[in-house]
Amino acid sequence: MPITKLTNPIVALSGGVDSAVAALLLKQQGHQVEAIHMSNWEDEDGYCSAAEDLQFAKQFCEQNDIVMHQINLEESYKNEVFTKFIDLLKKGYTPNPDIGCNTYIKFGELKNYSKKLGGDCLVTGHYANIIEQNNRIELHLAEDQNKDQTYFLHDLCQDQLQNVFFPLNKIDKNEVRNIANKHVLPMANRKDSTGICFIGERPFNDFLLKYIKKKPGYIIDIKGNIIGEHIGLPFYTIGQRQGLHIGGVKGAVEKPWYVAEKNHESNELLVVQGTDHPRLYQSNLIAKDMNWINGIDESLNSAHARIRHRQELQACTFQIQSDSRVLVNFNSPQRAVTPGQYIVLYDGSRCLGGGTIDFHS
RNA sequence: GUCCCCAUCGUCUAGAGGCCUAGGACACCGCCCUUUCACGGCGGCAACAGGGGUUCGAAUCCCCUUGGGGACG
Repeated sequence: MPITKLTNPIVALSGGVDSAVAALLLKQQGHQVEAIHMSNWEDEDGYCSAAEDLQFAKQFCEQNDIVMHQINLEESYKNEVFTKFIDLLKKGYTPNPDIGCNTYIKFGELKNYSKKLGGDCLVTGHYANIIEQNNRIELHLAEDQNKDQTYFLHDLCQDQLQNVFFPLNKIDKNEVRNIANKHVLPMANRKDSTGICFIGERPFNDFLLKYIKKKPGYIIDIKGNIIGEHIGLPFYTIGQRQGLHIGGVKGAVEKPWYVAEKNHESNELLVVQGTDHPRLYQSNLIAKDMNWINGIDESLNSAHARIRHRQELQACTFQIQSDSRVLVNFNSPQRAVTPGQYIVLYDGSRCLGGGTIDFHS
């Protein structure tokens, strides 16, 4: 018996092209499709596109004769994702809220709600591939590896992956756009959304300033010279170049400066010069809160990994330290290994899971 | 408070009379890339402290004013 049924699929419709085309494809295959649109964030500053998203979703459903449900998950998003995000920032980490958004919101609350609506399968416009194998569900890279989004889905468990379908698993982005245009979908040529999911692309520090207080300190170089001032450690991340306001420094070479370390004791930001500076590279890391999608496989100790979305996969070996912790050694040093970011492991095209980068030695 | 030195884009500087409508780097800004934060790619903005001379011609020479460093005070 297949783990995923498709009798009454419900499509999570964002208002963008991807989920719309996903819905369209299912419908073309003769499925009875319903849609659900959720709201997670609302503000009037011009960066958040929630209102516009809703309109596009509505138009699409009218155009294609699809029943659209709505749900407001602002509360959940705030409590389960956003507050945690801010708290981690305050502690000096560089969290990724879009992972939690999938785990708690899309494949948590939203999926539960779709079940209540009578849906037997949640469909989304993610670029990823689900394969049912030996009564378990595997998460694989999308056919269009350029758009692959498994990085954001690595934290899902078996329950969450059950009764889920990604119609774009084997289609590349260009094809999606073509289909959308061919069917004159209202969102056919909408720009892909970027920035934090639901919140949008915006001047990041200005945004954080609404939630995190400034705490100015010195920016120092590797010799301890003060070469600038920062507004607070949470506003910076490892490997960052922009926003440091360090111009030409007397006696220094003509290279840009990058954040190498945050020192919370002294409230200082350590910066180094040149994007390839050795202090920016680490060959190992420890990840915590590991999620192994298919459980721990004792026979596996090498894999490929990425420590940021869209990073080219990197060869590595790993040692499991406990159920939730793993030590990863990269075959070649990685730039800007950043606590709070996620490392996601792959065995071939199969996503093994991942965890939060805790620290490196 | 005598004498000497320095004074170019936001910053660090190139420039030693015509090649300078002042070059570079970094910063900053914009675009692209991107469902995190970042990285990256491509562009853009931007200066000869002020005033007099000398020269066919001055950022480059001279003088003064103004703003910064040096074993007589």
